[in-house]
Amino acid sequence: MALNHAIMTALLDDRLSGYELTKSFDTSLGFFWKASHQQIYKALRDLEKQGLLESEDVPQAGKPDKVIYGLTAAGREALEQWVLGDSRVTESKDDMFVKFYNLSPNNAPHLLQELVERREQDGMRLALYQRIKERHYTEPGALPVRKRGIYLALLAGIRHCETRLAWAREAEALLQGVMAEAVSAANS
Amino acid sequence: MALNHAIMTALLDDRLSGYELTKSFDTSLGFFWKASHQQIYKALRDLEKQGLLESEDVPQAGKPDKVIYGLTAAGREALEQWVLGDSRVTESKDDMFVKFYNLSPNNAPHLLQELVERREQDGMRLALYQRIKERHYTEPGALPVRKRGIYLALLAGIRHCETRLAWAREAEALLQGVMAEAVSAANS
DNA sequence: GAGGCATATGCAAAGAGTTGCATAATCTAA
DNA sequence: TTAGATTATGCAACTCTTTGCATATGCCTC
Repeated sequence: MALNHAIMTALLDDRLSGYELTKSFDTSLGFFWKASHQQIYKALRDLEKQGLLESEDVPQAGKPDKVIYGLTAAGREALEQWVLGDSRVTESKDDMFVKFYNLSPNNAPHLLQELVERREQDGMRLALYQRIKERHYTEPGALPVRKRGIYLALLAGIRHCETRLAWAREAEALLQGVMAEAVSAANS
Repeated sequence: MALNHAIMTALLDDRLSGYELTKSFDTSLGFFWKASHQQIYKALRDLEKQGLLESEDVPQAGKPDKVIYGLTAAGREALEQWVLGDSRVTESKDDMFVKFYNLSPNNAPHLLQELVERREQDGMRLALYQRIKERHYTEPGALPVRKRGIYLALLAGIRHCETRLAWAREAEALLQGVMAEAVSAANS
């Protein structure tokens, strides 16, 4: 299970609470691994039981107390070993592409609308990643080794968003063509 | 659950057996939805129980008999309705990208090897999709409407593969740099 | 001071997907 | 003729993920 390893990866540099991890899974690492807070809290408890994480209660003023977790030596070791093993890919599943196999003049307007929403989401994500890149990764060759790995992951995210945006523009044009044809066919 | 709808989509034009569906989920539709034969056979039985598919036993010579499934009128109707609803995205999960967050001179050779394997897989898939495109989708504007939707999905697959291949080349160069540095550091 | 929001954590059930195993017919090649 | 590949279907256990619900603190605003 890589959720555990994704969590440990997020804890490489920082000691974080479940809540903070949940938020970070919504942004940077989240492009490659999504998880709900229920999953994360459970995984944290499991990992602590296995001795790969250690926790500390942190009382807070003005907010509920929290529990922060950090990697143990055993955790770092386990993570290193995991990296050397085979990777598992769970291909993304996206209803929208399946829906395109069902394209008709009837559903084209709906698909166009979904496409516009996607484009907005991808655009925001791309902007976020580009901000991060410009702020922290302008000179990848000068970065410490591990940061260069993160840079590559970030770059993959950026390229992916760009590709989807370009595709969406083409798809929108084609859908508009389908709709225009349907209108002129109805008028003749 | 969109697996059901992906199966129904695959049955829009053809009546197929579970075995044939399993294979088709390995290729064209499979870029957007992966499923094991166990999942598919179960889904087929469920969909038939719901009256969305109908089945027919087909005795075969030289091979075991098979059961082929086709959409019922209710199935076509349900599929059309599904297309008009909201789409769900399950972002892809890929160990390899998480591993890049753990990059070190120690694991760089392993990641390089995984990268090469990926590049080969993506290359083969890209070649497959390009063959399909050239054979059936050379003039998208001239295609019937639904085929144009399939063309767009295919195009998304092609673009995606191309992007990953380009990224993999960059990533390989960077990893080789990391490894070269490690060697020269050890020699000094 | 009541309602809404952000912080912070958790349980339980249901749904989706993976993994391992099992069966059986037929064809092909050693 | 026996071993392995291909076609064809299925069960059961397990893991992973989603969804719905629950609780509690403390802030800010109306």
